Amino acid sequence: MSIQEVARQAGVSVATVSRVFNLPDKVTPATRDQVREVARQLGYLPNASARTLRTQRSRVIGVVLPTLLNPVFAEAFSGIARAAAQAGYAILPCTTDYRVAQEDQAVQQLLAANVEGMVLVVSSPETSTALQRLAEAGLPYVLAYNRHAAHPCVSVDSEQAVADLVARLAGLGHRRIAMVSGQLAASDRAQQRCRGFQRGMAAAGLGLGTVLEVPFVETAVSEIAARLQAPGRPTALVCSNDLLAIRSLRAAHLAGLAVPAQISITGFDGIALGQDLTPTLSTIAQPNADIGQRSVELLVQALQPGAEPLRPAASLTLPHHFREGESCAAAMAGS
Amino acid sequence: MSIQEVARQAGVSVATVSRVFNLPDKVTPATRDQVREVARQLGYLPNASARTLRTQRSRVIGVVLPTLLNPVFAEAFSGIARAAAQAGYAILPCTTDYRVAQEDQAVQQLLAANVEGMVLVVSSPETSTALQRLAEAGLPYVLAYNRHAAHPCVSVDSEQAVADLVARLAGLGHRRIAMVSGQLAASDRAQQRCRGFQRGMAAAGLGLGTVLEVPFVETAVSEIAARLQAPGRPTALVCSNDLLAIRSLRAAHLAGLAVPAQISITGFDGIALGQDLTPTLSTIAQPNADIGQRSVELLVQALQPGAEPLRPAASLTLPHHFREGESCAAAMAGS
DNA sequence: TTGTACGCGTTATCAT
DNA sequence: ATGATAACGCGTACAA
Repeated sequence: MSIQEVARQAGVSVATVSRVFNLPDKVTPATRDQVREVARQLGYLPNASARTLRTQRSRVIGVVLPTLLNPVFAEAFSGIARAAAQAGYAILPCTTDYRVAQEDQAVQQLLAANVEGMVLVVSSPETSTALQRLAEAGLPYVLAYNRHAAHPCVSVDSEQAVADLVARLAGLGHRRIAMVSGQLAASDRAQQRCRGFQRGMAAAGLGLGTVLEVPFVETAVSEIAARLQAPGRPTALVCSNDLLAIRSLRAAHLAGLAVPAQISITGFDGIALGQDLTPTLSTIAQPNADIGQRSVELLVQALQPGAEPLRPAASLTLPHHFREGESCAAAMAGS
Repeated sequence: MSIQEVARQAGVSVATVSRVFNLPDKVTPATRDQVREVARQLGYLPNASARTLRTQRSRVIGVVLPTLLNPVFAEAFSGIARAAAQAGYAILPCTTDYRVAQEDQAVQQLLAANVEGMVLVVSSPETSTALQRLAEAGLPYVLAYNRHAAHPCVSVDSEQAVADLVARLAGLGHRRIAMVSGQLAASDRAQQRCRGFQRGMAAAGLGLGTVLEVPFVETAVSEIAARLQAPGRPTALVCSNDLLAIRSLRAAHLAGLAVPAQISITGFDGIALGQDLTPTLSTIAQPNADIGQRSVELLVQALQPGAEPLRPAASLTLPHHFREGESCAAAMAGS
């Protein structure tokens, strides 16, 4: 069903049909209605490829995420989708499974698809070749969750958040606090949160904290449980994200420890599910949907004809907050 | 960066450049390598819109899902993405938030985007206007999770699964078994599972089962908890999906009931997270990634030039299984 | 083996 | 207000 066919059936030129859809004011109400009716009957839909080719504007935003299996990114995706629809853009998402090679490939694919800009969550902005490629192509982009002085980012101050959290735990009487982190090399967020942890530990006079790095999801629970059964076990576990915190809850159970009576556990991300668990998850809540939404808004702004290019200084640090849950309490006296 | 530019710089015609990428055998190795080199230097990527317009093949599959916030669909999406990439297709996802109007809109958008086919999870195939539209457009499609005699579907036998589950619970001594369901009108799966529940109850000689319909996520926990505190509370809760089961676990806790000692709770879907909870979730596990994958494979098959159109008879019923968890046990004697 | 030229469906320019 | 037509970037039939 093409514009040609509609024009023929309506007895007008293709130009008129095109105008009916794009500049309805420039056409007589009578013919306008008639063309619309014909189009409706024929089920005509303007061909997006042809339009993109002709206008050099796809009205599509590319989205690069590690995975949608982690609800934190699914939540951000919702925000992205909403904001994009709001601004009249479609979105084309790609997942990378935290693999740098896939980031590269995703960016390539999105470039070929003529996206006008991208919102990305990359492993590490510092070393990302995908970002280099993007910069070379001169395509506007915004990083979400990532934090880096050389790029426009929308994120929260993870480092500060974790440092404050450690202070809070210390205030609750905890002395042996350990961090549970995913693969540090795979994400700048993990690194920032780890730095925040060490900063908090030092500030609380607790020395160098121990970090348990659990690279593989499959073995995470048993590794954490093992650590909890070793001598000198921590009384509080600061987890780098909510999924790890949930696994830590499980590990504590397997180790025979009651939460929060014998051990406190905190997460990071604020996924909705945390509030339905028992115990409810104490966590540093990020405004995930907002992060997605604001990223798109920033991008769309830069996509306006005649807009300034996006500068790193446009970066946004959104507020986070500690979400009080049942998984965290004062340290037992004498423990 | 267009094919023109590459041709100019390489000193060949655009036809040759095109052939280098599409029919590399039909061009001399020497010129082929040289063109490739020039293309690489210039960062040339074939324009997908132009290619789609010219070939009338987009190599894109549209995907319509209720939401990605429910991990069951995020898991299916992974399978879809994997299978599509495998077959050389890109995917264009849309979420509908369980709203029929959005389904319609999504299908429209995907049609305009020239997708070659679609994989959809709709609210109810019976009443879906979006599916009608699709059929009219003559575009191949596969339904995932939905189950309907008039459409090609990839799903599990939810009704049988729940009926079997009720039999199992009855075998464990449970007599007062209730179902917790989301909005029945919003999903054919919920209806099937409900039918399975009633069938199982009747078969076990337990009469007509009571179904607690909790339409709103926000109030689900308190509604369930209220039911658990009313007289004649059930000793087992059969939940229509895992997220509801998780909320039921919470509700049981709030009602002061121990799981599974005082009440058994089962889910449906088999989201990965269920295995990390405490208690681990007893659930009917669907092969979510497989459902997505097989849906795409079915679709891709029908997309081959000269392939038969997709018939409802091509529908696939994949195996499910009861995943034994800690949230389910024998009924207390005398309860 | 390589090049020329047309057309895919649109939008936009320029006439009428 | 409306129509004729060029051009977007590409693939391919056909010519050389």
